[in-house]
Amino acid sequence: MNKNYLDELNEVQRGAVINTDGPVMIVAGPGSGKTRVLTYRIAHLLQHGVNPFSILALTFTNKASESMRQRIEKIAGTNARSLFMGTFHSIFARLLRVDAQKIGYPANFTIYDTEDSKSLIKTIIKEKGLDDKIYKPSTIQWRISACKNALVFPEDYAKDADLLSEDRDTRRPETKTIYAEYCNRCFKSGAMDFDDLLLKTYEVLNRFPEVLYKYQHKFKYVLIDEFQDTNQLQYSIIKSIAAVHENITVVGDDAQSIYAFRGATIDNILNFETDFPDLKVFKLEQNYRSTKNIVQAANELIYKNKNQIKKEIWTSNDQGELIEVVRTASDNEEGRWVADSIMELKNRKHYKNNDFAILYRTNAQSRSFEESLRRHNISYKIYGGMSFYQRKEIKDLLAYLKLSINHYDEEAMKRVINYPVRGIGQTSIDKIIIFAANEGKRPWDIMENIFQYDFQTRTKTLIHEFVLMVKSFQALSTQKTAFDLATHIATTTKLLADLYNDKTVEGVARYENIQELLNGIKEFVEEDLVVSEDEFVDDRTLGAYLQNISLLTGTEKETENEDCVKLMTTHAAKGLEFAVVYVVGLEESLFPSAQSLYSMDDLEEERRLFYVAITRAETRLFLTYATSRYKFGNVQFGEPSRFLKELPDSILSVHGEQNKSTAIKTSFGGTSSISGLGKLVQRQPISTPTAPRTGPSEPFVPDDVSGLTTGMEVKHEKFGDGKVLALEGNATNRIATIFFPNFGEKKIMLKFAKLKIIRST
DNA sequence: GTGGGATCGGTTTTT
DNA sequence: CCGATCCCAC
Repeated sequence: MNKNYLDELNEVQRGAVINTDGPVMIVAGPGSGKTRVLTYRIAHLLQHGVNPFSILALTFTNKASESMRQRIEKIAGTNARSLFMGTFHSIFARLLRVDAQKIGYPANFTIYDTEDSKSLIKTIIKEKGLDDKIYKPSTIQWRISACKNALVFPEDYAKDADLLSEDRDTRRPETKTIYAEYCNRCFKSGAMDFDDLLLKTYEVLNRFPEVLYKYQHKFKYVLIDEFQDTNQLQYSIIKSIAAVHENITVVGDDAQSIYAFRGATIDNILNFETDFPDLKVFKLEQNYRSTKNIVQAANELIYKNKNQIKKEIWTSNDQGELIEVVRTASDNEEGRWVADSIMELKNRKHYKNNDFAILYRTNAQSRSFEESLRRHNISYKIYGGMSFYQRKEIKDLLAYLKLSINHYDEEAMKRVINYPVRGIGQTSIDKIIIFAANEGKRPWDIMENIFQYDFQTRTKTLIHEFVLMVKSFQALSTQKTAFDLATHIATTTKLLADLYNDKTVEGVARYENIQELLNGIKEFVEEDLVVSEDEFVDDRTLGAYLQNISLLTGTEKETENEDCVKLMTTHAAKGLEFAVVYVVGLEESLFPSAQSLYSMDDLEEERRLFYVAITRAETRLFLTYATSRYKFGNVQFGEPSRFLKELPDSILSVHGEQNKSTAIKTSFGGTSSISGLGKLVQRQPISTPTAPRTGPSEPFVPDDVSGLTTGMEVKHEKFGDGKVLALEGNATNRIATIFFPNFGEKKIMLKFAKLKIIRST
């Protein structure tokens, strides 16, 4: 181990590394060496004889945990491989493999990804004869997920007056039934969704004191990265695990909290101080990453947020170049401009492709950059979007594998029972599921005893053959390695042949993907086992493989040495740094997003997101926007993002059609600012259930506001009384500008508005 | 039960 | 503009 590792740290960092015992909070600004501190801290523990099996280190992304493991391995050697380090989801899945039987799940439980769980929700909605236009699966899914993360169980939901009245207002009174049935069906399928991995861990720890005791004593040191992004559920779990030794370290930055939309709450940081009063706090405020100009821009921006822990980020780096703001006429031109700029910087300076990142708000924005980069022959890589494991052909083969070791997995069954085509159609599948529901059984139970049920003779035979086939796979799973079994399944089901016969470009690609998946399984099987001293045996079975890869959502293989420009969402960029960063699509309703513009918060999360984006840059930062953009084939006009106006003029340099003052400061607050929109996106109102709320509440029943006109006085559910200043938009999407004495001017989308008309003068 | 053509609706962000 | 879904002819 490198003896001098402590010398590389500044004083605060060193304190954060060597104070190993007791509760510690490390508040780490962007570029302050957070990862370094965390890895050195773990290495330091290892060097002082702490058993790697007793260290639990939780991160949010696979990428973060993988890079941290590598860095620790460099300092502390192969001990690093025995650490319990990974994402919340992967670590808890591993624990549940040992303990899930206690709450009635098989050790080989299936993990449902977002697609699986949405499909199940869809089936339930259909079964109940509900209209999936009103009960949109994605909305329901979102709501269920929010409930789970706030520890609101189906029983609680059915009793919660606020949630029920909200459902009544949104015309979705059956949400509670769907939620309950969804949980029931997952349980019967032996399946957990992403949220369940946390929730079931919580349940096991709560219901079985001996299990809690086991982990409390096993994990003598607990470390959490990106603590600002933990939700209530995650915090409850780690709090109880750390309760005995209280050697808990949390690292985070409230200014970089960008996951409130999935339940992350700043309360965790505040509660942490009360839950662990002996807390030592270290504030890492020196930025080693960016130029003075970039740091100043970030500071001035985040200063606009009211809610934050006070800290002063500074740097001793060079002043650096000005931050460039670029106005382009269209999304295509924006793409072209960025590609040209990359070419120029590569030619004139020493930059390589790897030095560049293009960051956007939504995945859909990548198109114009892909096109322009391809035209310039610049190699690039897009992060996010569809991962390898979400491809249809991959999911199909995986479904066979899942079904072989867990026959009850309903989603896997539906996926492959008629693929490749074997003559069991939708009607038969529906019948199986309905029989199962009527008798309180699982679809597989019906299929196993298919001759007792009313199906066509031919169908019975077909289903019977399918059942026999799946059972034969299971029998083989005890004799063959995961790889051999997978290969066997791919061939005997004719799935491989089916793809091989497809000679289209896509068909060939699909065939290759299957080969690649098989290779992956082979690698997994042949990988060395981490020797363990307790029950957490590292196994190479098919079950272990499936659970592992279900959590691999990102872009598969990390091709570190490949020299390419990186394209990703700002969310995905958190924790990363690049020499040159282009933050693109900086238009109102894109960044900040349209969603956030019409919601009640003060765009603080969007601002933090922008903060994250600009603080990724080391030397050069470009901020671009387009005044028009294609959307659904229509042209949509945009205005520069309000965030551009929040940056200090003195460090900006402005390109584009107009001079700086007009480029950024045009057309705000004008009356017809949104009139250029083509079709506005229709969206259901989303309200996240928070933890059970207190106090009596009367349901707020909004009026029909179709006749709203300028000058009327209204009452809004959240903002109170106000006066309508202006109306815009069309018949289907009307937006009112309303002045609320307590909140100022707000733009409210009438179709979602909870408004009452008080006086119509 | 299957496949092709018409029609409709939709873009945050992630494990 | 693109995918998912619906509807109808085999």
